[in-house]
Amino acid sequence: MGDHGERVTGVRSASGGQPPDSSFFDGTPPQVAPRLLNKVLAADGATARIVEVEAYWGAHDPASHAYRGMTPRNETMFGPGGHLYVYRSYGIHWCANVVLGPPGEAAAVLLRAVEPISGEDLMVTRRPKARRSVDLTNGPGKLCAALGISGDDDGIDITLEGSRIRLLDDGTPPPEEPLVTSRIGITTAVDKQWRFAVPSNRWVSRGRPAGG
DNA sequence: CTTTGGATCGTCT
DNA sequence: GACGATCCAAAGG
Repeated sequence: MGDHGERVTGVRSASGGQPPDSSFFDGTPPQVAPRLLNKVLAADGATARIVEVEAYWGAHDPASHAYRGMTPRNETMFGPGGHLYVYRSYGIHWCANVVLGPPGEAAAVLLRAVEPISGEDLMVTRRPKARRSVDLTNGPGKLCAALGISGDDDGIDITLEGSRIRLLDDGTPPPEEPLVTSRIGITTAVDKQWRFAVPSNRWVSRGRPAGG
């Protein structure tokens, strides 16, 4: 296979692709989450491929922010699919989720890691502490910083052409057999295997299979 | 490579 | 008043 895990993905079109159709955001979080792998996130001058996600399922999921019902913070999760739910983590970082439909059902997929495609110089500017390319975006707080995502972006529609943050499909299919593990950083519902990642991708935050 | 602890503040109880 | 869907630096193997 590839030498030392060099990147095997790339840009398939100059525009980065087109948004998924609206039915893409239907279905349960554990179903839709792995289908978000290898989709493209476009933010201002930068694009990146989604390589690690986690599913969160409102009332069914004690680890979800929406488990105890709607609050001012998690209101976006209860809205329609195809929007972005952004929250502050540990008082310092921002984390971003893709909201799933329908309205009234709190469902979302946390973006945990992305692989830079273009605009990496801009990401370096936004994350000056990153020493290696993987350190730019191999974590939920890191990728938001690298892509310039903040609380101002909470609630935006990521399927619209005019949005600052967009979700695009450039024709790269999700992995046939994604890496499946428990979710990271939570203390409840640790039994659920709702973390999904592209196998052998260097930008995945942790839990890559040995020997890659 | 791993482990440990500090930073820092909005949110909910 | 307590606790994070995290990140980073420092210290030890």
